[in-house]
Amino acid sequence: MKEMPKSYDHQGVEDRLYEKWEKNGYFHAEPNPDKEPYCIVIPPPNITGQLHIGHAIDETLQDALIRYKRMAGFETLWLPGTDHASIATEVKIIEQMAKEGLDKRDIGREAFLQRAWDWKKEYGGRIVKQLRKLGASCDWDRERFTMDEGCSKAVTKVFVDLYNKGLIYRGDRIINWCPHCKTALSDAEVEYEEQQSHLWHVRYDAPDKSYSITVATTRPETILGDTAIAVHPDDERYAGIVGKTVVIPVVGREIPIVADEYVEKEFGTGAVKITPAHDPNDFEVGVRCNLPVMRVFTDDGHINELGGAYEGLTTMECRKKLVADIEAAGNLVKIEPYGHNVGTCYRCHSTVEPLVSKQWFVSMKPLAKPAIDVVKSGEVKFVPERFDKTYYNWMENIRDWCISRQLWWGHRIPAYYCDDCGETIVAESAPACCPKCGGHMHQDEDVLDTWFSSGMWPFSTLGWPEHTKELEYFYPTSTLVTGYDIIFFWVARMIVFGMEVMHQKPFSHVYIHGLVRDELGRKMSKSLGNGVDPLEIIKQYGADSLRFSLVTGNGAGGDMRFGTKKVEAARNFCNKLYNATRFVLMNIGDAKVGEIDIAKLDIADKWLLNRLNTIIREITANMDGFDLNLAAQKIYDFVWTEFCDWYIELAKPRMNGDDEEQKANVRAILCRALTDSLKLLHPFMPFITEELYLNLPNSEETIMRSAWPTAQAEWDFPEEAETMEEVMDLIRATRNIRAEMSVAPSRKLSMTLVTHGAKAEALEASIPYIMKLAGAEHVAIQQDKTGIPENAVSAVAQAAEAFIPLSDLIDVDKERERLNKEAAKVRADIERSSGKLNNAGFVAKAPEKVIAEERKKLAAAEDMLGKLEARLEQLNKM
RNA sequence: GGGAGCAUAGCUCAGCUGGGAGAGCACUUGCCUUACAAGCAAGGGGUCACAGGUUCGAGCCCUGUUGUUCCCACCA
Repeated sequence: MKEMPKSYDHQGVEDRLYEKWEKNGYFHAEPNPDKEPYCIVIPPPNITGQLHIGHAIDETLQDALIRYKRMAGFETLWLPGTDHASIATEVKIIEQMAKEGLDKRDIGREAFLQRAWDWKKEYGGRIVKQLRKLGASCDWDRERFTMDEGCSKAVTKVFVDLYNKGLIYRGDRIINWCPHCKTALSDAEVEYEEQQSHLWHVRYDAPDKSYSITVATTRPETILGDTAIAVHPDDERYAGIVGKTVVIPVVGREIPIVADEYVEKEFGTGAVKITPAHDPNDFEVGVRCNLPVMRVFTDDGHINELGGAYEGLTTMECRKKLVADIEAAGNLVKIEPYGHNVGTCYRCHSTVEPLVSKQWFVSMKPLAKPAIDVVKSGEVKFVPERFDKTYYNWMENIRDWCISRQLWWGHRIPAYYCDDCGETIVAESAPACCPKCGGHMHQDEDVLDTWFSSGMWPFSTLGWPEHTKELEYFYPTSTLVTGYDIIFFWVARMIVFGMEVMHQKPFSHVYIHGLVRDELGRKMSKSLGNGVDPLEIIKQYGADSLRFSLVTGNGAGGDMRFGTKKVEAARNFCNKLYNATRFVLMNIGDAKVGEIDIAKLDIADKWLLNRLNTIIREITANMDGFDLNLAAQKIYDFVWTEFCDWYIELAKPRMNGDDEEQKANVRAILCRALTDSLKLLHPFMPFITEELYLNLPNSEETIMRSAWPTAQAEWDFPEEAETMEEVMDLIRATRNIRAEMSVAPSRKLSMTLVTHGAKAEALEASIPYIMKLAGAEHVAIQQDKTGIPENAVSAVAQAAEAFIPLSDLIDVDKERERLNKEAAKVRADIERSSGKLNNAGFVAKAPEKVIAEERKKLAAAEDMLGKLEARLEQLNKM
């Protein structure tokens, strides 16, 4: 056997294994009638993206599920790909061009798109390469891109179909406009931020000054677009002047006073200025009261030609000047400080301007119904469940979705307009000429919202609209893994499109995780500079350590704090695992490892196998129930505490002895327990488990396609396991004496164990373990205390009372104190137990099993107390 | 305004359908014990936010309170 260094080094392991896995096609999935399918489609990262810690957690969870299911016998497809990220990418390209002094309009649409594709070719694969560093076992043969031919075809077809069904329409509606990105946004793309501002109270006078009305506004610049003043119909203060007109200060335009229920009588003056072109609520009032819509802002946030003297100013400049002018005119009543929420663009965080514009919309109400029902019926389940409330809340109050974007990078809207007669044709391919008048047709200039195409991801990537065998086999997909922050953007739209297009849910489970925060609980952001680069972590600690630290210590749906301490702990665990393997390999040497011989198991072996059975059952249940953190914690504890700290130590006496049969069996057990542990751990730590597994005897070609461990009925030894736990307690108690009495570790003890009945027999078999682990050179077992020197210290445990004569004088007071403390604990136990058992209600109503358990505890505690008291009495005589 | 989460050891967090409070880090003490000092062994440390309720029994279920975080809505 070759020499293994004393600690694990991930360098030189991870890349080598990944390359081999990929080359051997282990990630590849094919429709296979003999197996059940399991499929996850990746949330496609933006081509502009770099792998960040948020991706790392998302991909780690997916890979863990995928690797588990693959080992559990499913035909497992993890379908990778990237998103064209319309706005994000276009902004990047524009920035790049700006450095060369170019504007996209200078070079034109074709050249711009060429640049974008070039950019995609150069950088679009970056994040995909980074995923490999993490160990992601995606089927790279099936990698997709939201703008590849197939996905684009799906997008066009869905658009045309929805249009033909009347579910997509074009119209003048109020939308959110980002003046920086110069495009419309959907409601979901607006983020609200609390901002300190002011409330300007402005008086509008009657043409003849016989009456006036004062309104309050947070956006005085919109005064230029006012087309009415509204009051509540029941407001008697204004009853006399409804239907009359007032003059807009400074501007001079005359507008009517209208009545509408939307106005709150109690707020401000009870009168609102109405600017239908620039406020969603005002727009509604405008529709109800039949008011003109007067748009006064340009697409880039300036005042247009309808703004008269203010034309050309930015909205902010206009605000300043107009307020000053109103004040000069004597119409400014007062200015109050006012905090309110301002909508900002989710990409650039500029303040969005609500404005009326001709855009394309998806009519959401009819589409939402089946999407709600499929969750209500439980066909689609959120994990954790509570996120269904978030989902319902959004879906039930959904408004039409603005899908057109004034951008070039994306799926161009398949609508064509006749230059001559204005006819609109929506079709999958461009018509040669206008079917009505034969005139020339031009295509809509706009592209679609990125999320329109990603909403189709679960079926477009499987080949739809073609009837592929992949679609047939893998759709609906199994699990979708994503952060709660994109439930609206993406998850909701996928369910909508799945139901509408496929008439079937897109996936069965939505496994939601939270955000990764820094050690102080802050969001990671560029401006704070507190971001963690997962690639740096991988380089330093290894991908396994990073992955493990991301799945532990945090349940589904919650945010997690991430610090290097956690990664270090995971790295230490890797080292533990490595050294356990090293121990096993050293002890196998050149020997052949065979099957475990059940007939030759001793008590320690039975304990370990029984425990292994238990964790296999529990971990499998945890994986199936999406409790990955619990599964990871359990295998960690088993490997470290039970396998390493106990079993390896328990195995040593026999490995160093000369009973060859026992040796062979212990080798088989060590090997099997370690192999199963590596398998249970593989979903979380793919690299080290593969590396170690391949070094073990009897391993197959790769751990990632080996069978998930199953519990073996012949390994269930509950009684022996319990006895072994008692022996372990005795060992702990003895070690405690050594520590308390400051007995040098090198000093070997001579012990006499006093016990009676069946326990004596079990202890007999455990003598070698007690000798080894408690540091004794001689252990005797007897029924009573005959011949035990008075000054021996004692360790009282369930299994036995251990007497240890120490030749030095013992400190009687110290010993008494120790035993008294022990006795106090036991007395408290007895009190609690007997209290319960004396409670008639408990005995009458608690389940049999619980009562029996309690009786057993009481008896044991009483036995312990008896021993302790006898010993204390003896001490008192000294 | 509506909704959701969280409050458990000094710190970060686990704790499944109610049946004697756990981990990692930190801390104390002793150990380089032939797999591992990235380690081993032995410890200390918690009114499970507060108040009620249900129950034989509550960290867990119900009601309320306080504190805190987040999401949605957008009364100008």
